[in-house]
Amino acid sequence: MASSASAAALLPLPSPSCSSSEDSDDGKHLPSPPAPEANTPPTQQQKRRRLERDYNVAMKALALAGDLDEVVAVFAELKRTAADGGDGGAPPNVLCYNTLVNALAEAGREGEALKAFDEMLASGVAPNASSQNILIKMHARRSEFDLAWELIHKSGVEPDVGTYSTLIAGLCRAGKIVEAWGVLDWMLEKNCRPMVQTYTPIVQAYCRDGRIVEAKLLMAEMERLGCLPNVVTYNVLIRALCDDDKFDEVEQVLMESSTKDWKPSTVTYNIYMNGLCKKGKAKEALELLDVMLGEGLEPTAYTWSILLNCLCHSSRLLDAIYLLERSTELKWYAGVVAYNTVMSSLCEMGKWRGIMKLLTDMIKKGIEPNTRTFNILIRSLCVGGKSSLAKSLIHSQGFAANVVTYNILLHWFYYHGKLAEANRLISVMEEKNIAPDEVTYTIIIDGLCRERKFDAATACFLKSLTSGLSMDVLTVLLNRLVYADKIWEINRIFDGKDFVPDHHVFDLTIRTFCRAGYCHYRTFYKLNLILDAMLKRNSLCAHYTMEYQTVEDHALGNTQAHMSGSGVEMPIPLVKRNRMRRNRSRKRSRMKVARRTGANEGIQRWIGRSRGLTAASPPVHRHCHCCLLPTATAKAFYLSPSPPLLPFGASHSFAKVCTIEAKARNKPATHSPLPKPYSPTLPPCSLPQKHRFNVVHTQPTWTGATDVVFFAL
DNA sequence: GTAGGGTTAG
Repeated sequence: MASSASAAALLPLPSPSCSSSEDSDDGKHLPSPPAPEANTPPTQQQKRRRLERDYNVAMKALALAGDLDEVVAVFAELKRTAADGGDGGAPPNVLCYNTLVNALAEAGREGEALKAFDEMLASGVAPNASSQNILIKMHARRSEFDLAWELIHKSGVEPDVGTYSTLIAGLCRAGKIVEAWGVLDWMLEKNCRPMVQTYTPIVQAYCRDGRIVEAKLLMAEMERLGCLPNVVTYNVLIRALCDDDKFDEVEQVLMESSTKDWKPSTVTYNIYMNGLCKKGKAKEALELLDVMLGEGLEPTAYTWSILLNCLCHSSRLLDAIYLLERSTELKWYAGVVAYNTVMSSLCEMGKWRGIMKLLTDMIKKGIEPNTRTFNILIRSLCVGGKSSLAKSLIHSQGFAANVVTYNILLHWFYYHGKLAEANRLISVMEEKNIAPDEVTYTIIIDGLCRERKFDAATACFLKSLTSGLSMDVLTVLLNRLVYADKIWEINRIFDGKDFVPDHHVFDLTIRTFCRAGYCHYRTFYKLNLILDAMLKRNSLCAHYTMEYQTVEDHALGNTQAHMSGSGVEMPIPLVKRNRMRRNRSRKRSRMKVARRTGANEGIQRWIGRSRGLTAASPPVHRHCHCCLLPTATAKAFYLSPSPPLLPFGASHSFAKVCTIEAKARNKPATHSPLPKPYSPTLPPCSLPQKHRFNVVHTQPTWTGATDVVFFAL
C-alpha cells in the first residue's frame, strides 16, 4: 500500500481545514485558461507564464549549483524583461520570488533574502504558504523561533502542513524536541494532518541524541497511525545505527525493507558505506558497492567520494589516486569533491607535497579548486610546518578565504602560543567582514584559557552570545574554568543579560562540575553557588519550579526551595519542608549514625522517608536527588487526586501526567503516549559512591510535559 | 516552475 494512501485511510483525523500547499499555489484553483488551439498563437499572458517558468527553472538549477550571484542576475534579467515587455511591467510572480528568497536564505544571505521578500510585498505580489515557509525555515536555522512564530501569526497566510513541518524540522535541528512535539500537537488541534515529512525530523532528532529506542518507537507509532516511514526515515535510522556500531541491525532493517514497503536507495547505501568506513570497516564498505550495483542502483558523486574515503582509510591511498586518474574510463566524472576527499587524506598524513601535485593535476584537467581545496592545502601547510606560506596564501588573489580558513590558522597560532599573530588575524577577519562562527569562538576561548587568560576568554564567550548561545562553546569554556577553579568567572557567565540558562545549561554545568570532582561534599558548595546564580536570573523561573538539595543539606535536614520568580508558587507535594525543619536535629544524629556505621541502606531509607517515600518505592525514587520540572508537570501532579510519588521512574507516571493534562484542558488526549521514553535504570548505589553524584537526564516525553534533570546518589 | 525529512571531503 502506498504510504500516503494508507495514511489517509487510517489516520483518525478530520480532513485538514487549513490551506494545503496546493491551495496556496499561484492560480491553481483559478479557472484554467482555455487551452490554445493547435494553430492559435499563444496569448501574451501564456507567453509571459512560460517565460517565468523557464527563468524559474534556470534560477533553481543555478541555486543548486551554488551560483548565487547568477541566480540574482537571472532574476534581475527577468524583471528587466518584464519592464521592457508589453505587459505593463508586471513584477515576477510569487514562484520566482520564492526561488530567489529561498536561494539567498539557503546560502546564508539572510539580509538579502528579507530584502527580496520586502520587494515582493512592495511590488504587490501576495506571498503564499511557501513564501512563509521559506522565511520560517530561515528563522528556524538561526534559532529565531520567536520571529518564526510572529510571522505565522501576523502574516495572514494560513499555515499549512509544510509550515508546521518546517517549524518542527527547525526546532528538531536546534535540539528542541519537546517544542517540536508541541507544534505537532498544535497542528493536530488545527486539524492539519501530519505527513511523513513532519515525523521524520523528530525521528532524526532522537537519532542525533543517540535515542535510537525512541526513534524506533516513533517509527512504530507512525506505522500504527498509517503514516508509513519512507526511505528517508529509514536512512535516518540506518545512519544512527551505523553511528552506534549496530551493523547487524542495519542488515536486519535492510532485509525487512521489502515487507515494510520501502526500497533502499543509493543514499541508503551511501550512508551504510560511510558508516562502515567511519568505524574502520572500509573493506566491508567497499564490498557493498557490488551489492548496490546488483540492486540496479547507480553510484553518485557522493558514492565515489565515500569509496575514495574508504580507500584512503584502508591505507589504499594509491588505489584512491589511481581511481581518480582513471575516473573518466569508469564513466565517472571526478569533480572537485573527489579531489578534496583524497587531498584531505593526504593532509591527515602530512603529505602536503602530494596535495600540491593533485592540485596541479586537477587544474590541468580543468577542475576548478574551491575554498575547501585551499583550506585543505592551508591545513596541510600548517601541519607541514609551512605556516608562513599558508598565511601568505590567504591573501593571494583567486583564493576566497572563508571563516574555516581563518579558523585553521587561528587554531594553529593559538596551539603554538602565537597570541600576537592570532590577534592580528582576528583583526583581518573584522576588516574583511568575515563573521566568526562557533568554531572560531571555541578556538579563541580555548586558546585564551590555555594561556590562563580566563577573563578574556569569558569576555569572548559573552561576546559570542550576540550571535546566539552555542553549547559547544559553553562546554569548552566551562570545562576550562571549572578545572582551573575559576568560580568568579563562571559566575560572570551567568550574569550576562543575554544569557538564558535552560535545562541543557544546568545539565552541562552540573556534569562539568561533577566530572571535575566538585561533587565531593567539601567542594559541592561551589556548584551550589553557581546553581544559585543561575536560578536567580534565569528565565526558567517563569516556567519551572526547581527544588534542589545537596548531600549535606540532606544530612543537615536543610531544604532549599527555589520557587518561581513569577510569584506563582508551585506546591511540591514531595517535600515536607516544615516537618523536616522540626525534625532537623533528630535527622542530623540519625545521619551521623548512618555514616559512622556505613549503613548505606539506612541512609537510603532515610532519604526515602524524608521525601515521603516508602521502602517499597523503586530504587530510582530513592536515588532521586534533584529535579527540574516544568510548571505544567508540577501542576498536573498537584491536581492529581492520588499523585504518583515522583514524576519520573515509571512510564505509567508519564501516562498519568498526560491524562491529567488532557483533562485539565477538557479534551481527550490526541495521541497514545509513546511507551517508556527512557528506562529508569540507575547504577546500584554503593558505599564508596556516597558522596559522588551521577547526573541522570531523563528524556522528555512525547507531550513535552516532562523534562526532568535529577541527581542520583 | 517555489517550501517541508536523508548521504561526501572539513
